[in-house]
Amino acid sequence: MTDLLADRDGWLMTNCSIARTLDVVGNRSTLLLLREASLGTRRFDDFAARVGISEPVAAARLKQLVADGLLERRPYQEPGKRTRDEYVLTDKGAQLVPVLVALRQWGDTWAADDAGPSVRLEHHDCGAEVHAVLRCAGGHDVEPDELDVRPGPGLLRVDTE
Amino acid sequence: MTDLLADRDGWLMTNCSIARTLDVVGNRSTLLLLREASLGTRRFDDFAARVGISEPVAAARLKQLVADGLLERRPYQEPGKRTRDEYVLTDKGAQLVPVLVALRQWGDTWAADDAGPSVRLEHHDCGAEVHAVLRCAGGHDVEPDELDVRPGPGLLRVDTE
DNA sequence: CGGTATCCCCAAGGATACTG
DNA sequence: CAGTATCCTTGGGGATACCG
Repeated sequence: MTDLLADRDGWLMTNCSIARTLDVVGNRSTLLLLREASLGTRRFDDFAARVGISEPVAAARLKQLVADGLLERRPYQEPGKRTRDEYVLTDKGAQLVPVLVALRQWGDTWAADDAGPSVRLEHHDCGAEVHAVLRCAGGHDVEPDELDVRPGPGLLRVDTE
Repeated sequence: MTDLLADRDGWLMTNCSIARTLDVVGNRSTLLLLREASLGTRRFDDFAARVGISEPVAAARLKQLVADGLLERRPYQEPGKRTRDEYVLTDKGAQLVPVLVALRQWGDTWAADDAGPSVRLEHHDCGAEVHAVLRCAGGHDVEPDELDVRPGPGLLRVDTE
């Protein structure tokens, strides 16, 4: 990656979209709960058990995820059973799936279990394996070292002297 | 997303590549240090200042990143100046760039600053903007709701009763 | 089943001071 | 400049018990 911003005395990253995303999903259990939601988990107890966290923690994180609009809580009823609530991904939450896929594939590559990956992601239409990739608007695949970093409109100038 | 694993009593995600990735980069300052490294920051003080963390924290995280093989520490010398050390991304570290890009674009969409994004990522070859996208091996673009989740070889079966 | 209340522990991280 | 040492605060998270 060409480091066009490397020499940037006086530039601060106070406005950073990565940091603001991490303000929302920057903790382990939150991300693992989203993983579960993306795999189809809907019920409170399943979230806690599958992520491996206690109920109080699950309750707090799920509540926050609903407050942040990543999950929606809604009543549902299986035929013949009593109503219960379920947690489902909103659009806003679903748009974090590329983050989850990218984390998963790094782990598959660099921190894999001997037994191999526990899940395989397939394209519903054709069954082929799905990956997170970088691509430019011109349609080219982009490797990490082919990225140029340019200052954007929201880059803050701070005079330090 | 079709939830083929939703009804999975007895299945546990003890082998999860996302969780193992988060074991390495699952904390805020670690990810923000990698952001800085990917933007070209190399010196200790710059890492601490630009991420906005104290020196002791920066020292501990950078040391761990080197130990985990995401950053490499090596001496360098500007002409006429004394030697100093720098921290640079390894291949293993650079392969986390898609995670950073995906986090950034979610933040740009859902948690944007009024001033707009602070950086813009361009393809070095053509200057077009770069995004993280999902794509299948068949070459199709994949939306989050077009994903099928299949059990992989490493999925653990746990008999719970 | 789907949570809340309470208590306790520990790791992340800030502030400050100091060293090579 | 590039860290280490020390101290302290905060919040994430486990355990247990209880509630509608």
